[in-house]
Amino acid sequence: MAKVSKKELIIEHSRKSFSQKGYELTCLESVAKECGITKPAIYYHFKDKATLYKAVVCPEFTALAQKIEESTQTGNALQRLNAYIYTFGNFLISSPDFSAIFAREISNGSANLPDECTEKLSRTIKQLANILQAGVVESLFEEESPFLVQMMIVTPLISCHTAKPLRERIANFAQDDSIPLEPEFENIIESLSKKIIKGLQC
Amino acid sequence: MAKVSKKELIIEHSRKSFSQKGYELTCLESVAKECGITKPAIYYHFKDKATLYKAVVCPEFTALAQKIEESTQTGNALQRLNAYIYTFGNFLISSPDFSAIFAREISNGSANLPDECTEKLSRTIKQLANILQAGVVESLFEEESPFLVQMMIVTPLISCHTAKPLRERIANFAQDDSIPLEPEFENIIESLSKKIIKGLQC
DNA sequence: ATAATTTTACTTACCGTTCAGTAAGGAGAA
DNA sequence: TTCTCCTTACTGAACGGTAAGTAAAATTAT
Repeated sequence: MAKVSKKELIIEHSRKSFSQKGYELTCLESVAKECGITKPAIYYHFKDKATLYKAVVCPEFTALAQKIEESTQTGNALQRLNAYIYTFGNFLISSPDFSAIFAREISNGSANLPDECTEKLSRTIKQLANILQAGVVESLFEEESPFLVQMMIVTPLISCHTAKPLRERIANFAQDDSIPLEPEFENIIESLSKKIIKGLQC
Repeated sequence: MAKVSKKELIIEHSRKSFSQKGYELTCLESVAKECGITKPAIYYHFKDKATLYKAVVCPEFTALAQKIEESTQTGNALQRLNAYIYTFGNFLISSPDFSAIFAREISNGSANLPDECTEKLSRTIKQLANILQAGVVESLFEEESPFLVQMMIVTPLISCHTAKPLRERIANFAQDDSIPLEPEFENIIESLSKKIIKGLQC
């Protein structure tokens, strides 16, 4: 059978909507329609909109934190930082709705983000701080604020996804020659990782 | 007298609201109240909400594009890129509502952004592409997509402002020691500029 | 100079729609 | 018969936008 339960179906469709339209503009009646049910059916499974949102985002942040912690245990600081960046980048590839959701929360004052998710984020920041500290001890890195490094990693990668429509509109104003081509996301991860690591090195 | 006209007053208050709450959550009745007038008075001065938004954002993007073009004319590619980053950073300081507005547009598919603004953005991208190209010719920089470099500059700087509430929530989970301090924004511009330029150099 | 008219810059009162959330009931399984 | 999982039908509030009217200032006519 491998049948997806209605509850899972609601989560999947609402994740898509939260990602594309954001929390406020996500209309539960539309989500219900896409699931082939009616709105009160959603309220049978979830207390309210905020609870549904929580059910959507918490697993994502949990998975992210876990993958990052797993992949950045071994190696020297350089290898671990590289792993950190690649793991984050690959997570964005494997969870296509996550970029937009995270981006909105960042530009939002994290207004809708449950505490459980900020706790997961704090774990990844701690891990990054740990890596950077190790790098300083190993005389590989100059000292730098983990928050800034986190921003340098996270926001360009996320924006490469979310800003695609904006880039396309911008490209329309360029005449033929001056248009830079859309880079592949895998290449972006590689480029970004190289540049950040180079920028941090002593 | 130096009296601000009602129209200017509406623009100022709505800019604040668009920045803090975003386009959708900005309620024109609230804006009117803050201006000491009623909602239809806004409609006397502006056709609709979208037109008011346009009146708010266009001058900002215009000023940004102009400042960047002015400040990046002279010097070698290295100095010009440095000027690009500093000018952008300082613009964010001088226009405190701009970060949040821009961040929302990026994570939004630029859904509300008028064409006039994307045209201004395309000018800054062209300027950046020009600088990077000059750097390649001067054998200072490795070749890199202007879009990626733009993202590496713009999004961390913007997020340093918009993600402040999120950072504070994250910091609450850290126990004493592992909390990195909030860096000063001026220092962030300097750090980021150094790292990006270092990362790009041959 | 002044009376008549028009324009500016609003107000009060309202409409229509959207949307989160609820009350109550019903079909099928256990 | 009772519990699960829904449906139909609804409420209430928020909000974008409009219709109609008005007081004061500016403009024009006499």
